[in-house]
Amino acid sequence: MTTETRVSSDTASPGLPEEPTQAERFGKARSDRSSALLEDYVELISDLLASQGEARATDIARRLGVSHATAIKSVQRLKREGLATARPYRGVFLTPAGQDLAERVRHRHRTVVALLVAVGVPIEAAESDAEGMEHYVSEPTLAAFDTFLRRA
Amino acid sequence: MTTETRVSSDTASPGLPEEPTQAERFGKARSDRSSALLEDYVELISDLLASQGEARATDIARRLGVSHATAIKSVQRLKREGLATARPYRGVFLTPAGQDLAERVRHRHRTVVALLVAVGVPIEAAESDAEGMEHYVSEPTLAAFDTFLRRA
DNA sequence: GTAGAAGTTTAGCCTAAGCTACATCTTCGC
DNA sequence: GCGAAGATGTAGCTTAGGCTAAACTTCTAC
Repeated sequence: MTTETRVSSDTASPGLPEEPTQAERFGKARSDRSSALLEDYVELISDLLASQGEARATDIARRLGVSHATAIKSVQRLKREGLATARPYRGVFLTPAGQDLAERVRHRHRTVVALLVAVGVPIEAAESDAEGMEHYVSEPTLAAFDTFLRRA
Repeated sequence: MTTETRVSSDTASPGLPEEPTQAERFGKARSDRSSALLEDYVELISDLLASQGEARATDIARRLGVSHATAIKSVQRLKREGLATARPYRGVFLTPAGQDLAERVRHRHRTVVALLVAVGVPIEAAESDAEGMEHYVSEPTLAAFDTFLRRA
């Protein structure tokens, strides 16, 4: 039994939001969840291309902490979605759409980390938590973060 | 081609974190991702029990925006993990462990929303984004949020 | 110029979380 | 107290994202 009792029945209240609204929020979270992996890959590939000049499956796998077979399978999904290209045995490259996404993701990642640090989160926790949180930050929220940071 | 070039090779740098560290972060994000669903269910069941006195599969499904079959299957997972009990045709209940988790999740959810609002995020975006973000907020980060809110 | 090491890809298996369709149980109206 | 409607549960399919094992390229050293 929880300590506090809610008596809301159907109008908006802190207890339970209206059903359709709540379902939409969960739906958004589910769809964000499915793009999260793509975003991680695209950002990492972009970083690897910039720093090493190439993005090889083995490197991607090692950075992500998964098997190389898993990395390759995910890259195939990136290709299906038009974010990356790969010639067999020749590494992975980003399409313009992929580069664009990488840029947006990178900016968002930095902003989230900066905001966490600005409100007092230790840097290591900020980096670690941002890795998961960033995928759920919408445009309005990101804009608010930017404004807050410029002000602080 | 991204506009900025990184020349970091292997030591820690803003460009690429060290491999093991980065793999750990992604690993944490992956494992958080898998508990996210459980947490959502537990919190929702707790809310339903408090506000309606019972949590029925159909209600859960409607709130979450999934089919009732999916909801039932997830409840079975909750049972496997020792978070809930359910007698056939009689609704779902939380075990002490489940209630405990629900309490923690609820508190974390409120804190995240409050923090977002405090830094200037519009309330609707805050509620919506928090639904996804909250699952990735670690203890140190949550503590920092609390401190920040008490100060502000 | 070839053999073996290193790296890449394919194949096949598993679990989670969606879905629809169908079967079963409860409840309520009469 | 029975029958139909509605709620609940089961079965079987799909996709995503993990894994290991095995097959295939490429590269390099000799």
